[in-house]
Amino acid sequence: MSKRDEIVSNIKGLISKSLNNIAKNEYEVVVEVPPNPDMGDLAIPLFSYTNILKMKPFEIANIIKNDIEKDPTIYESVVKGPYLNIFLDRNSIFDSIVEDILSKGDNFAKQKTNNIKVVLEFSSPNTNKPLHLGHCRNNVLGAFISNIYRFCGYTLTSINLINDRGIHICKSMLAYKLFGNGATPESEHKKSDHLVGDFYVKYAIEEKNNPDLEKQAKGMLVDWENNDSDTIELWKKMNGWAISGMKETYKRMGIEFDSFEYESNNYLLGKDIVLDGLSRGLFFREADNSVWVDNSDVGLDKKALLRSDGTSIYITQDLGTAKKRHDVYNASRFIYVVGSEQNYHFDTLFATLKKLGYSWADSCFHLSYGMVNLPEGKMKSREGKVIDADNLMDLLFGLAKSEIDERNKDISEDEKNYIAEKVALSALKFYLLNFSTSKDIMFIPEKSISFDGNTGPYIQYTTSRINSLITKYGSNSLKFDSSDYKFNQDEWNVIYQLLNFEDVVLKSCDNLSSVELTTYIYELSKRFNKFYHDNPILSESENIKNVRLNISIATLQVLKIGLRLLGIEPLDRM
RNA sequence: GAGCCUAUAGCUCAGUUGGAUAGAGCAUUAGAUUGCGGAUCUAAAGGUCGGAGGUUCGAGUCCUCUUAGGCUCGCCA
Repeated sequence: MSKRDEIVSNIKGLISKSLNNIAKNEYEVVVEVPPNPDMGDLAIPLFSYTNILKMKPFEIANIIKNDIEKDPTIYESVVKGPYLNIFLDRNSIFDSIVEDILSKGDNFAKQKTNNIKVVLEFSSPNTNKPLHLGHCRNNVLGAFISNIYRFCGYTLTSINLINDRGIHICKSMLAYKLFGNGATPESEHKKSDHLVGDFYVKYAIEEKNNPDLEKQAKGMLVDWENNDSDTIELWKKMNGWAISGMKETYKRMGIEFDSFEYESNNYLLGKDIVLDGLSRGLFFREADNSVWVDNSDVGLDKKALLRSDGTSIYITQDLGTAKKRHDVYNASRFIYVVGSEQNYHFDTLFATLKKLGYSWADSCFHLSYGMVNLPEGKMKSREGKVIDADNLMDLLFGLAKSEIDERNKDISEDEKNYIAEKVALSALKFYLLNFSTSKDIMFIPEKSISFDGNTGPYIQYTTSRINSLITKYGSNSLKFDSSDYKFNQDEWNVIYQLLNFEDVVLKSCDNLSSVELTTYIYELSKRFNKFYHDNPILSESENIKNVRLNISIATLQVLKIGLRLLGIEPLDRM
């Protein structure tokens, strides 16, 4: 239970006890936060008791007020209209929360291991083109889920399922075969996955003039499945290029996986399951020999599970992969981070698993995220109308670098580059995580990424600033006496926000939602910067200085934990 | 045509189980620095929460209808 939870549930207890003094009943006590910090730290709305107690809200408030004010955690309470607003005792909270943060360090707000196993699949790119902005959203989201689940005590395994097989892969292979002239990344001085992507675009262009190419691509897939040695060799070569290029991108982004799986190893899975379902009468066979499931009983539609020639399709593989994944990991939760355009597919997949009688079907969850749109419309990789992940990082790096060049004359070129890279990545990651996951987002290249305001670099700036403060003025064993310290509103706003951190972490984890954490971190930084700006730390007494330094140290610690959960590396200097 | 999703300030977005005067950032305007980092801080201006009904003490939030946009509906992945 978090510190804040303890305080809130104590207050709930006090209030329901007080209400029971008026009339015995079961009361549900709601605790909220007032719209304005000046109004108090907690607010109790009293509308819902009026009918039971036959009293007006402010009359109830006055009775409760007298009962609860004796409690040591409460400094005072104020009746305001139909609300009872509570001011907490700042000194005792400061003592306990700061002590908690400083003693636990990086483990502050970390939850105990709960022995629940989770499998998380994310990224899962196709090997026919480089990673683009849409993958970036997927990657940072996946990394965030991975971080926060582990921080909250789960045992998590992350998987990248590489889609290295299929007609779309054959398309770039075919274009290379026809027009490649033996080009290599070395000969073209190109990142290897970009070279592969060029041929995917080339295919799309050529296909417009030559519809026969599609037949050839299909033929190539058949050759691939028949283990045709030339085709397999070409596939291995181009796949190798695609994957090694992507791994560079992952490395630069700081995205890691516990395991890579390859669809080329999985594509035969699932057939047995479908045939088993057929024999149990759960599926049906059409006259042309194809096998279908009818999910209309759960509001979905009919869906083919095996082609008439007996080969498997996308959903067949996914059924098999899901079953295998369950058998291997025996986890209690399976999360798939996949774009919202596949909502229907996952509904069908999970419904079919359930129809097959797999009890674990209910533990599968599609974490659906919205598409990334550009001002010109949807990204289309076939037309080359994409924002490429590598280019985007280069662009951001350049912007950050020129900022740093202007500000810092006296640091080495190496350090400038290091900082520019971290600033660029923090901008990108924070930006992408600062949206509601399920919503589509609009990415305007010139305007979207900025370093001012509600951004990653703003948070980085705050951590750098605090770091510089405490390295100059001390961080260890700062003695202070807070017993009769009068915390002002600026100081308290920071302390109170620190108190909320653990709850935000738990909520972000439960809701698989990054925006709650980004909002929190930004708010904490903002409160700190205001406090820092208006409250000189050095010019006051030793005691004041030490109290304020401790607020600063605790803030830095919480910001660092929060940034790391978002997959952003905190900076000591920028 | 059917299913799902979205609509909040000029732009990009937050808004908890329904609660107080609907909030940020950017852009705009006006300010702040003898201290500890100005990638900072303060303030102004900016809204019929797509529209219409309904539920109730109370609706951006829930229900119905409606308008606009997006995604999906393949024996592609």
